[in-house]
Amino acid sequence: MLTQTISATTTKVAPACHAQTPPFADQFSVIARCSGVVATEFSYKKEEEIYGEDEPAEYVYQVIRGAVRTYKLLSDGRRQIGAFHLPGDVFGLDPDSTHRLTAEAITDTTVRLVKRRSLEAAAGSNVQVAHHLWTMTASDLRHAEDHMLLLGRKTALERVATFLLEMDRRLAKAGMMALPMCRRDIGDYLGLTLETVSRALSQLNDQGILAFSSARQIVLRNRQRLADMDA
Amino acid sequence: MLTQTISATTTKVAPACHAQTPPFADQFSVIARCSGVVATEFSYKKEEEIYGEDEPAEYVYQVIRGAVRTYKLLSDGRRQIGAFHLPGDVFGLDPDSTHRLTAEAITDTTVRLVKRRSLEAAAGSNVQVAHHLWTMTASDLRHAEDHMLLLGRKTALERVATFLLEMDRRLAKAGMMALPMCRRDIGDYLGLTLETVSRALSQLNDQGILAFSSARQIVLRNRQRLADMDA
DNA sequence: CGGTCACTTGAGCGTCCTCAACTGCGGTGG
DNA sequence: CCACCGCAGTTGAGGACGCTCAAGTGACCG
Repeated sequence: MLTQTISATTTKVAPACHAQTPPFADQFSVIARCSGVVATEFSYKKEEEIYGEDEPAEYVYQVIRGAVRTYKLLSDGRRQIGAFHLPGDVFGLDPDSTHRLTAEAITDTTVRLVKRRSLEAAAGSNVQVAHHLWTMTASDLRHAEDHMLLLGRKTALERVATFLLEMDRRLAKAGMMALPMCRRDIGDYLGLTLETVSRALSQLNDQGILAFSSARQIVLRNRQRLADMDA
Repeated sequence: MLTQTISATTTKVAPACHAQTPPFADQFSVIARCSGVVATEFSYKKEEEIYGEDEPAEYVYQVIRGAVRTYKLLSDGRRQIGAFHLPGDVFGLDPDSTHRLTAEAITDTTVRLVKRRSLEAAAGSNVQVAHHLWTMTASDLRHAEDHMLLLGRKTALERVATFLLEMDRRLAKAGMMALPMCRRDIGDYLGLTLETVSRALSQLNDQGILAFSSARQIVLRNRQRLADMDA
């Protein structure tokens, strides 16, 4: 029961070193600058795998544009998405030598990447870089802790409400959010089926809490009521 | 619907500086030694709170003996335990200035503790300490990622099987494990009710996969079948 | 314009939850 | 020393929430 078909073609844009720096004045940039590590750009097509579970962790990535999902699978194909990574987000950061989740591009995606070993070397001589690495991992941990509460204890409606508020915060532009992921992805993130996600969204639409301009273009009409039902 | 009654008395053993070093040749000891930070011992009674969610994170702890649960609550009292901390485990490590979960002693518990600020100061001048801090946080993150898969996608029986294997690995002595926590704690860790946990354990007992010498004293009779049902 | 795929909606079902009763063990006090 | 009490754990019956299976709709793309 594989939940995603992987595109057979792994066409990749030619790495462009010294690419113009995108407008992210973030930790990744800071680290890259501090450490003198050169960041390379790279692109992945929709549905393309970026790295697999248990593969050697050679690079650390930052999303420039597009969206990435990281997930774990059970032997029978049940999938749990741990996080969605949107422009600006760093992923693949792992002090272990192997990745613990699979990463795939949800849409056509461009990333910046640096060698993990370069980063660790930089951390070995620059405590600021080391601190940044720790902070970023801790930030992932905080998200995971919140998500465990959601997965273990929230109802379907509460989960979807939480999801909408998270996505609103992270990718809303002009009061509107354009979800890059399908209903199945949302379900696999929230520990639900795609049908349950769809029903919850329809219910919120019926209640006037949100409005669709298309299935993935959503406007939140009442964030307060959404926050209330988030428990 | 509070799931735990907190003992009103907060009797604490007088802090004993320069206490004899327990036999943990672990990261915590290494760090304490590297950084020259003095570790203090402290004891908590059964059910006593060690720190609360959103309290300032003043200390980092290591369990010497006993057991600790860390959890989050929803407004109506639903609880998600993120982890159980057993002798040797470090908890409360958080680069944020406040704790994100509540920590409580499950049984009478003794911990070593160091000031978080001392640790961070040490990390600022010693890259090995900084690396250790990162590694420990990453280890918590790995556990959380595995647990998200459990909470989002595993059946009740699979969750209990996973739990038993985890506890067997972490606290089995002479083929027997003595669980410090009650069925409700297990349920709140696995995203189940205490009744469902009890039924799953009874079923595994009926199938001869485990045996009870008392409700919390369990012998695993067939780890392979347990691992198989863990999915 | 036809086909495919994402999404929606409905009906029926199953797993786990809720509520309840009962059991057994451990601690305490008469 | 034993009876009693309280709490943890077990077990049962019934119900609800979310899943499964299925059909239908609509949008996008070739």
